[in-house]
Amino acid sequence: MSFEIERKPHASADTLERGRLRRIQIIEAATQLFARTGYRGTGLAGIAAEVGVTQAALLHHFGTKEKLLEAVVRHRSEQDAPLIERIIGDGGIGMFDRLPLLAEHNVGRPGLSQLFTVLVAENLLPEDPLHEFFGDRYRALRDRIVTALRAGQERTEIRDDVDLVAVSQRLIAGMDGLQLQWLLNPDDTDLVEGFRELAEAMRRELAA
Amino acid sequence: MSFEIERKPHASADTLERGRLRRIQIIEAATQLFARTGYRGTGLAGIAAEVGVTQAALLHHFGTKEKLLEAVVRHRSEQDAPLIERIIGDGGIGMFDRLPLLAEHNVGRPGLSQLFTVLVAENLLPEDPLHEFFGDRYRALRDRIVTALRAGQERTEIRDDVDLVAVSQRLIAGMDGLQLQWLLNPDDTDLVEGFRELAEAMRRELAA
DNA sequence: ACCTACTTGCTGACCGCTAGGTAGGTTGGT
DNA sequence: ACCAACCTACCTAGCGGTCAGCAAGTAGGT
Repeated sequence: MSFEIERKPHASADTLERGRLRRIQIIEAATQLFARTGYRGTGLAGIAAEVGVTQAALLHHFGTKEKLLEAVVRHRSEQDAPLIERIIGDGGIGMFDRLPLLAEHNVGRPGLSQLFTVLVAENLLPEDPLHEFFGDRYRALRDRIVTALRAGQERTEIRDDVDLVAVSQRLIAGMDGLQLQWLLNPDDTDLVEGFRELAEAMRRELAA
Repeated sequence: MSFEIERKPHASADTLERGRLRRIQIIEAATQLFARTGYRGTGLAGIAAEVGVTQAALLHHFGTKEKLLEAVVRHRSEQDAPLIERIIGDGGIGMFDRLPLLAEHNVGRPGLSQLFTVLVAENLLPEDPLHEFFGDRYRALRDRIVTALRAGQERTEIRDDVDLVAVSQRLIAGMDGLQLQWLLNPDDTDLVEGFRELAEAMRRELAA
């Protein structure tokens, strides 16, 4: 049992604000570099140079490299969440029309989709630091889509003889896989068009 | 202009055979470790320890770490090729029935699919050592599937108003994506069942 | 039969470099 | 006195890679 003691900061508001901004700068630089060269392939020195501070400054703010990675991933998740909600909307068949928005979002900033693709692949094993995080993330996204599709079933937009869990997994799989091919071979693959066709195929499959 | 001189080996057949076996041992150990911890995350020392030789022995056989990686990847490609051909068979609609074979193959030896998933993700950028290799690999696989599906069109098993390239990309994407989710979350995902449903959905979509 | 030249597999010692992380000090503000 | 944001200097571990040399076997010349 411990009482929270009201702790007044012994540093100026300006100093505190400066630290907050610096932390964001670092997170953004790290995001770029992790996306480009992966977590294991990126050194703290490189990130520090990008920001214009010393390597020790990063450790001062985040403690360890792994904590920094956590911050990066959390920051990105928070930024992406609104877009995902916007696409899903009120669920049902209509969300398939808005799927290409996600592709456009990724095409515009290629580094961002790379970040998660690379990080997921670097955390496939249970002992990897972000394994649980990504496992949860995928489960949550799948459940969110299941819920959205179920709403569509209740509005009789979607046939009710389909396994929504399996369908959601297949939808996510299709998007991930297309993104992979696009990253590997940008000139050969039109991501937005790919998403559109994927959405159309699933729409036909699910329409009541 | 140079004449090829018949060069007799100055080492015994036994010695030569021993080297060949050792090289395979190393490739197999490297395959396991690259799959588990990625290329960047795996040290030569670890591989050497697994085999029971010195780190220098690996360099003796393969020259550099990157050459070893090349050997690993080529070895796996050669081993997987027959299965892929068996699944595709004479093309057409029938190949969808045999798609779960690939899933069963991967479920049986989890490390193998991890290897390529991890390596692909580590080589997404043009400057990465295996970027071109994987780019070519995906293109070749896609073209192979296109050809197989076209055969199905000619036998009027498959409707002829579909974009076969896009369909092939979507098929590969679906399989890759499902594999990713399965690796991240093996208990939550039935890979074989996922492949079966993916195949069924595409079969329905394509059937004439 | 013996020597020399050469090849292959491999070790042990070592090198330069980079990595993440630590310790102690400085500055400027509450 | 205390605090946050730094920096300089440094530590240690690990990395890929080099090099000289040895053991064991083969080929050809004498």
